[in-house]
Amino acid sequence: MIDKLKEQDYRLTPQRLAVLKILAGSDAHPSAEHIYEQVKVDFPMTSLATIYKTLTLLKEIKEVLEISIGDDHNHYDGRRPYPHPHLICNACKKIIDADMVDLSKVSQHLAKKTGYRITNYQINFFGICPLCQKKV
Amino acid sequence: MIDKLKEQDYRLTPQRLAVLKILAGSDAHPSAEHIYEQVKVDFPMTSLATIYKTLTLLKEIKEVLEISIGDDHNHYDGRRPYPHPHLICNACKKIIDADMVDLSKVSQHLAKKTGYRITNYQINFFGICPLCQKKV
DNA sequence: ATATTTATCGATAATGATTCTCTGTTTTGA
DNA sequence: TCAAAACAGAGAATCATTATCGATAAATAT
Ligand SMILES: [Mn+2]
Ligand SMILES: [Mn+2]
Ligand SMILES: [Zn+2]
Ligand SMILES: [Zn+2]
Repeated sequence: MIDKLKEQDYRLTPQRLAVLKILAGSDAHPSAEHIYEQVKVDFPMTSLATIYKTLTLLKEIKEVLEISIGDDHNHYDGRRPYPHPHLICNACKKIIDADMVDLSKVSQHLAKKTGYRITNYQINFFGICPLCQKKV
Repeated sequence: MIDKLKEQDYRLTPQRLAVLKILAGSDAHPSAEHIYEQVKVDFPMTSLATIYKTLTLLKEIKEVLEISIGDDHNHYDGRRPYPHPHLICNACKKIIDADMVDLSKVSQHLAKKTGYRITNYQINFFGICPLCQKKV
């Protein structure tokens, strides 16, 4: 991630490093607000706008994946910055990766059938996770 | 659609009928704003709030499907009010149904593997449609 | 038919995530 | 050493959606 920024002549500021650290250190798909709260622990004067600017930059260089689950705020995955399916619990709102399903074939089949040049996808399954099922 | 509303003791007002008519008569996945513009042709004093309230109602009784494509405004499908995949052109923004792929098996496989009780999904493929490819 | 209750409407304010703007600071490179 | 460019911070602006609330229309009871 750091290398990718250096390659493209972007500056490595403390604020950016802090955002990178949160993203790289979490597989919980944090929101911008959540990243902001975490970054403020070490850099209390950081602005929320800076978080958004950093996320926009990371999106552009394909180092972070933006996930919209219709929850009115987006989530970010810095661990797997390529399209992949997610599994969201409607009860506890946890978001996990659903790597066990491979949709590249589906995507290829769709492209062949329709003539579309498919460049991206966003796939979210919603339900109740095993833990929340127990909590009836 | 009308029957479903009657069954559940909702009133059939002219405004609601107008919204239903737009939804039933279009497979273009219109936005709330677009529905609003269309409804205003026949009922010029209709409020945008009424459109949203009607859409919320139709969502609740499962007569319309809400689609979020990360475009900052939602789209609605009254023709196929159950989860199904979509194909979105990044150039002309057209949204079409991608019925040729069946994801019920994927969903079942995922449920079995993870223990989730899957109740819904939202699947969007993004790309360039054949028409926009020609326009290069 | 008239009164009463209740759902729905229209207008507009509020909300809240994200983006924009502007100013001051830091980094870069000659 | 110094000008140019990149970046950060603060807060205003945007804009889709929701909430509020008094007015109106439909349903129901008298
Ligand atoms: Mn992920
Ligand atoms: Mn559809
Ligand atoms: Zn859960
Ligand atoms: Zn197109």
